[in-house]
Amino acid sequence: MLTQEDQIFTETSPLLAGAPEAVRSGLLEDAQVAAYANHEALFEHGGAADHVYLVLSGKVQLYRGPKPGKHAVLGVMQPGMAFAVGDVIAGERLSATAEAVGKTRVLMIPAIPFVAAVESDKTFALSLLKQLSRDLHQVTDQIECIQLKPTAQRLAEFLLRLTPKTNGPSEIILPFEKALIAAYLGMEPESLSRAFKDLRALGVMNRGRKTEIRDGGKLRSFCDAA
Amino acid sequence: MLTQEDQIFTETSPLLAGAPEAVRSGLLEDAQVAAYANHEALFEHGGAADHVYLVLSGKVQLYRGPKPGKHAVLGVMQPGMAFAVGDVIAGERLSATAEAVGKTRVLMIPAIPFVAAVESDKTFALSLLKQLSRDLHQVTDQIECIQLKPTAQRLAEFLLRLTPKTNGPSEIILPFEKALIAAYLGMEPESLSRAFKDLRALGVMNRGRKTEIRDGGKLRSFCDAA
DNA sequence: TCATTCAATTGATCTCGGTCAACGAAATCG
DNA sequence: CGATTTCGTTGACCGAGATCAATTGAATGA
Repeated sequence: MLTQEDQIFTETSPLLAGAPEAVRSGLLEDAQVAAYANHEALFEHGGAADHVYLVLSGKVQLYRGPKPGKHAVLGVMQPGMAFAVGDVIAGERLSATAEAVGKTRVLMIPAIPFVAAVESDKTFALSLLKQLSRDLHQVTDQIECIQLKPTAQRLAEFLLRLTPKTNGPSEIILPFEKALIAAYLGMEPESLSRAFKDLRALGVMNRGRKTEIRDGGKLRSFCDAA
Repeated sequence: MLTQEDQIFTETSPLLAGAPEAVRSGLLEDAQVAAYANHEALFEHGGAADHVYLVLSGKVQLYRGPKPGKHAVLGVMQPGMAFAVGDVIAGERLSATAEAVGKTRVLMIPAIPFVAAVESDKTFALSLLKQLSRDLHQVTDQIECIQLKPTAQRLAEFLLRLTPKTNGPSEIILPFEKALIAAYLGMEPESLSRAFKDLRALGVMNRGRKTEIRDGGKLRSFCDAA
């Protein structure tokens, strides 16, 4: 059941915004809503890619590797974001495992009509092409970050991405719990704690989920240097 | 100047194979060939994405980060493979730096006609969509590998990808020099040497570029375990 | 409200892989 | 063909971050 609010996401999400009205409404008819509890799995890496997903509320983490601790988080999908798109289009097996972060509702669009829509509508195909390119670019950034930056710098970059104000002071609230942030940044929770401690010297004050950046410029230069 | 041999790549490469003959020949008219010496840069991360590239001969490494040592290799492109495609389509800045590995010749297709071709030909667009999805899946694999597997396992997976025979003994020749393999696997050359040494216990014999796998099955289970 | 559980921090220790330095082995070039 | 440079290996050492363990702090629920 789509609420009024859900409708908004179906229209403004990068996934469907590029599709003409007719295509979009057709896909919505085929789609269904699924709800998950915290930590519940939506699908497993290696399974068949038979649906495209769109987050309506809550969050979904995509990861690789065995869950208990030893896993690499590829991304955290928030309302309006889509996933499993590439795998469906390429007709491949699912390239990651998906797990709900908190109470989560998603829209599931079956692969068959989705692929048919992409193949029949050029505008839609082009919009997805751009979307996938951006995803690729993003993952690429993540590789650089994880592979060559120390933990404190990784955290600093993450924080800077959360604030619009590139310079001067700002106040941000962390988008999810620290354990997940740690996994997303490719480190253990303990290391994240220590990274926060290191950044205190650069004017980053953290209490719970609230974090205050005293000087964005200083943080920025810390990232670029070293 | 396209040689007879080059022609073959333009027809069978994943980049252009999906395009109808008319589109392909049109793009080839706009394209030009460029030659590079070993270690020469084709472009830098952050620059404008004004060409799509197709390797004709030699190899090209794509990487992020400052070159001298401290860099993360995202991929090594071999003849027939294309790169910078996603960036051109999304109209983004280049997401990596490209550098010739050995004497290398590439076909450069200007962005404007390329994008025009993609936008006008649905078949072409769909073929690229699949191609990008596969790239994305691949990068995803790389993140898992580098982030959670120890060096010996990373090497083992790399070797197994080089042989068609999944089980039993096989003989392979490394596709490029060890320093590059090390960078691609996210480790230092010294660590690669030690990884080879570790794998000797599992029946992997290496001398120069020739490598012999005594028991593919054993190697496989070594990767999956641990 | 207090009890229980889970999240986060802190400290102590360990380890894998990076770094530095020296050496051996190929490839390249005159 | 030997001389020079580059590539690869080996050894000794170091350090960032993981791991283990204990504690504090915050959320949840009867």
